[in-house]
Amino acid sequence: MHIDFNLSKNILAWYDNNKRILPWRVNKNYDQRLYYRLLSEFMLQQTQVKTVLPYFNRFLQKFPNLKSLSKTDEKTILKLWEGLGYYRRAKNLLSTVKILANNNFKLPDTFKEIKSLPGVGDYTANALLAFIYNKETIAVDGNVKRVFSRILNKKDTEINFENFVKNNKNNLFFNNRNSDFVEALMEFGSIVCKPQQPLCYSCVINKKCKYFQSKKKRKKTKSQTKKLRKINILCYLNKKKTNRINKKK
DNA sequence: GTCCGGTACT
DNA sequence: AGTACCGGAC
Repeated sequence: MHIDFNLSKNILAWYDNNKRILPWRVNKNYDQRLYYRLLSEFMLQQTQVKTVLPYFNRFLQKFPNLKSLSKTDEKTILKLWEGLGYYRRAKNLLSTVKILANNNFKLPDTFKEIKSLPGVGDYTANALLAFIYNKETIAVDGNVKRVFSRILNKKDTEINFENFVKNNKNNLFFNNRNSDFVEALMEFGSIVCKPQQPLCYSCVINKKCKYFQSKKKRKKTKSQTKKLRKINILCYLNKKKTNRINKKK
């Protein structure tokens, strides 16, 4: 499954003009970047941005950095997590931060090591590799799956996302902004390529999107629609008849 | 009431 | 491959 256009370039151009200002989108050189990214990624697992925002800010007030968070206990962190749900995330976050504390608050730089941290699966490991080390990898969450499957006009169950990334390296990792690109893809998926009523007409890649192109083709004049309906009814009746005959056998 | 979503576990 | 975990959206 191949794409024949520079997805990265297009999505980044959109992102630069349309991204939301979010508190964890801090400068790459900011010394708290790891903490902000880690905290937000744990909170954003199964939870929307607007729900996460107040919790994220409350955490920062109580624990301004990784070190202070690493020194708290489960009871305190669970209290602060109250209402966010999936409480195992809070426990895992604390365990992970305590592990990082033993590593001088450095994140390991391999997928395998990062994924071995409690509460970190495929998605978060790839997200952190991109966000912290600008690595050429894609964090595939629900948004990204939807974007790719619309571009290819295939069900996401029919796509091997690992292979898709491998086969399209040139159109995904063409510059040195992979951290931004990983973020941009998800942002694009949640704002433009939404599950319901995607904004296809203002989408910057609609010319290259097989879903949009086939949707356009399917637009029919009234008479075409009428004809089609007739045909469909005939097919249906025919099928019914055939079924009846088959049952009799 | 039903669907949705990363991770961990089965 | 299937399911529990949880709260929000619809």
